[in-house]
Amino acid sequence: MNEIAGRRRVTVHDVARVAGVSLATVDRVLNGRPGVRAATVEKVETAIAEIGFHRDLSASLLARARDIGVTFIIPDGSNAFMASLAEAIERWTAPALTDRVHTQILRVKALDGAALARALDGLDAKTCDCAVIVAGEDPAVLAAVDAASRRDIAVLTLVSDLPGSQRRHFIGIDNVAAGRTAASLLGRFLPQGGKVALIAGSLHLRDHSDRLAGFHAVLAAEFPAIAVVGPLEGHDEASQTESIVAALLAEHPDLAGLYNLGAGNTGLVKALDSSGQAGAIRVIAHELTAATRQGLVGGAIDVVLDQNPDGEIRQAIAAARGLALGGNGLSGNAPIEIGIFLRDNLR
Amino acid sequence: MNEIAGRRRVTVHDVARVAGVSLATVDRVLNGRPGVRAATVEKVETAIAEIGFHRDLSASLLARARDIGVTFIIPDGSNAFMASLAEAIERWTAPALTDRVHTQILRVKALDGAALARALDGLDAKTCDCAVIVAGEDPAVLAAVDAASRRDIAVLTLVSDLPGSQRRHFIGIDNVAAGRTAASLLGRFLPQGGKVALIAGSLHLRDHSDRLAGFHAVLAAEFPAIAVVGPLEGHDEASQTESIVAALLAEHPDLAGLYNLGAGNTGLVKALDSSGQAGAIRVIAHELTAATRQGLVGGAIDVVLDQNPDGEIRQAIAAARGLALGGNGLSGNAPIEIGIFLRDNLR
DNA sequence: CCGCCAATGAGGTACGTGCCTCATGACCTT
DNA sequence: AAGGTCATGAGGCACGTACCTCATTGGCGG
Repeated sequence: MNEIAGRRRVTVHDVARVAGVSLATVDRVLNGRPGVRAATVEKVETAIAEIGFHRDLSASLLARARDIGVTFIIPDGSNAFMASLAEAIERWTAPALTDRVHTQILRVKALDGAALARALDGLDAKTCDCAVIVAGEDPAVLAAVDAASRRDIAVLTLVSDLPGSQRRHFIGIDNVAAGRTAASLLGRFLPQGGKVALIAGSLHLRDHSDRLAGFHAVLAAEFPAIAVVGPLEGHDEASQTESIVAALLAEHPDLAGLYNLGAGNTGLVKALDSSGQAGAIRVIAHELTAATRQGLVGGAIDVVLDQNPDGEIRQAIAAARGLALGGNGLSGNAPIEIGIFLRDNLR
Repeated sequence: MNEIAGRRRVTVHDVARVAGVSLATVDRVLNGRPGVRAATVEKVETAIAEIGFHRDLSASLLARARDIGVTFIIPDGSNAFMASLAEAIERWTAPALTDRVHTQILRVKALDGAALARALDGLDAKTCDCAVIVAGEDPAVLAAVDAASRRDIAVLTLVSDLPGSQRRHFIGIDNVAAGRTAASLLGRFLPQGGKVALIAGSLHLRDHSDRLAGFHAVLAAEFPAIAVVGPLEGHDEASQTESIVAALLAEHPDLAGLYNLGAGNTGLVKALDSSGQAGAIRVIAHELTAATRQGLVGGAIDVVLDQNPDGEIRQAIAAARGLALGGNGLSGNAPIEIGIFLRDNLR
């Protein structure tokens, strides 16, 4: 009888009865269909609030007889973090988890706004209710996001936000806080002060510049004894990062710390290991990947700050589901936490 | 027509057709009902695997016409972490989130095994499918867990495990890793070595002793220059912890670090603040609560290791749902991560 | 007063699974 | 061979919502 402790579930029938209207009208109001006077809408909404009606998600999904289509558009290339994002999507797409949600992954050339825009334009609202994109700030992308919105495809931004667009939500970490945390840790690691080098992918990437800003702010306020070298740009490339780090170590034999706020960590670890300085310098990097794991275990890297791709994907799917069902997609979105990993709490 | 890209959903009807049996038999196999020959079970399972059938969760929940009842039994008292657990339960019980899951919270006297056992014994399988408990190791509790299992109430342990019982899963962090992480951070904070004091709630609590073991292991292996004072037991009480810390600070004016692996952080912060040493000593504590937040912001505490109560509750609900639906409840359970918080990444 | 249109009611089917009853065989026991 | 048990089939109703068609009402302008 669908009850717990003797209380029957509140259904649309109850709403109709209390509001003094027919089932059809309740249905029209609930699903935003036209042809209902404002006064009647009011009556129904009052009744809903009064008896505490909540749409039964299971029944709703069943009746729609249609899956929710979510398309992830992820940058392609050698970036290990993006690969781990894609893996997280696979992982959270196990049938038992994504109830009636059907996911699809598109890989497009990294940092190529036009390609991303084309991919967005190619989405068909019939098979795709929601697009999740990782995008840099680019006018073409912005226009494509707004066009998709007009076609009734909800867009979410992942990792890096696109303010000013019609994107429904941003899912990612607070990169300013990440930079602050790196500075706070390095400051405590070097109580005597010293020289710390900074490496970024590109300062045109919003997440990188945010991290840099946070780092500088904490250093200036709390750890004046620490001097900064850089930032140098490694363009998220392993080989470039490697030569930059090698040059840094050669030029500054007294280097006490290093913060790589971008990618290219394979090169970072390689340069540290071959310099023989690994372990003597406190090193912080971003994103838990094969390279940074190896760095942690081997002692070249002290701390890794992580975005928690699994959490991001889970939230993206939950938000997509919420949006497709007519909600605002915000329910239950604890903000993504910055993961902090040492060798000792590697998962 | 319930399709995406032209592919119809695979239903029980398809399974029956492919297996060459009736719907009723498929149903018996799917729901583990008796009266089916092993050979027939085999046929059905082969068909399921062959055509990739997955039970439609929405339809299943709907057809059961019954909510899933989950009862949380949480220790009562002044422990702030337990209070935050209870809050997390409320938070994740918003109607839109817990689809067809009905939660209930029972508070019982902390560290009172008999009271917990009574609460468990009082659960009725008609309204409760799953119990989630925070328990110490106690024979009475163990017996009550097994009895509940026999009444078809699945039991999950939260925060602290109960090995040897019929509990279906443990949801919580790896406390040995937490202790290792604390040692690893303190070691890096004190490159010159020094004296570090340890405070525990009670060494009879499994989570506390696990943390202690991890801490000692890393210190011995990697930071021999650090000397340990304690552990002293504060019994998770603010007042006791306060006097212990005050005594420590008085007796060891050269104290360089402090790790409280239990509760009672209100006392810890108070003692540090009134000693005038706050900020000069590197301090690590557990659980993000009002007291530890204040410690972080004020500078008395450097790092807080956190269990992430929201994540634990979410997983507990997901697991309960999975169990009630006949699965093993394990799907999608990324292990709970140890949250690491500084002043700079406070959420 | 007639006809038009917007607003609403009435009632049905569908979604996929759970669970129930009843009937029908096949096989076993004595 | 009769009676019993066990495995299976056949069919139907229920869950709560979505969406459809068709009828009915009331108010309006001409």
